Amino acid sequence: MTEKSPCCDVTVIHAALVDKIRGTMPPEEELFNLAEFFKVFGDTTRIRILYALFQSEMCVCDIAHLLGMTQSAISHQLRVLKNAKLVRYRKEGRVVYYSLDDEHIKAIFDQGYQHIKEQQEN
Amino acid sequence: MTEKSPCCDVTVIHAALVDKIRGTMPPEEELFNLAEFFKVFGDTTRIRILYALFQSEMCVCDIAHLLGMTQSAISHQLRVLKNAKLVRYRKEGRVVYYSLDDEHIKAIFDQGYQHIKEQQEN
DNA sequence: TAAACACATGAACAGATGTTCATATATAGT
DNA sequence: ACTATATATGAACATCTGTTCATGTGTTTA
Repeated sequence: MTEKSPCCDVTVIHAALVDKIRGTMPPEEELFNLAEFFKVFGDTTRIRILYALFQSEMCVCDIAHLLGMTQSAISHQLRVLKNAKLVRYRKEGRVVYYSLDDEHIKAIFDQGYQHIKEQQEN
Repeated sequence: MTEKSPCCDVTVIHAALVDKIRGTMPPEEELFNLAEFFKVFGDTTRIRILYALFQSEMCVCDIAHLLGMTQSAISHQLRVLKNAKLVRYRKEGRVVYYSLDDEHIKAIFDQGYQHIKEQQEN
């Protein structure tokens, strides 16, 4: 332990440990995609949209009304959710109904929500 | 159904539904905190740090070496993780060891990771 | 006590992100 | 055809975010 070797202008203290952990790291791309995935949940507007869609499918203008935001803002965010394959849509005339497209979402959402709740108690 | 009333320059199509869902929405602050929580996971560097810490506690310079980044960048991100109460630290002389501070994290991480993996298959 | 080291931190900067505004598209009703 | 409506979208803008750089703090060692 406490071997030292310079690299990238940074000293390594536990070279063996670093090498071992390096071997367990998933491919860069997977961790990048994972971060991108969580990023979608990292916005209040999108979280509120998702929560609403847990209750029921909704059209764009109803979501906008519910959240007190412009139709444009909601539409832009729905596109982000759509690109992330978290929601799907269904057209009925000129009205577009959005709903959830994935079962994992609620589980992840709930787990985060539970975490927040417990944090509050402390 | 299909009642209409203007509000915030936005038409409501299903007023009753909107009112019903409005009643189920958690307090603004909770959803805000939830988004803030997920935001922490929404960065590649922090995701990689968390993954590394799943394997073992690590000191700052070893993490920097592992990820090929500067000590400063890592230190800044560790502060974000620390503020979010996702990691804790332990000082040993001038070396600071970081480790995970919460059990939920791995569950949330894994659920997201599983999601990504399944997405890849399609 | 001086120098080396591990880490933290503030300022600055570039790039990303979310909303607004104007406008386009597509469908429905008259 | 013309108008109204529901949604989508591009550009612009302000704000947020992550890294770098320089430097500060605290600890160890010579």
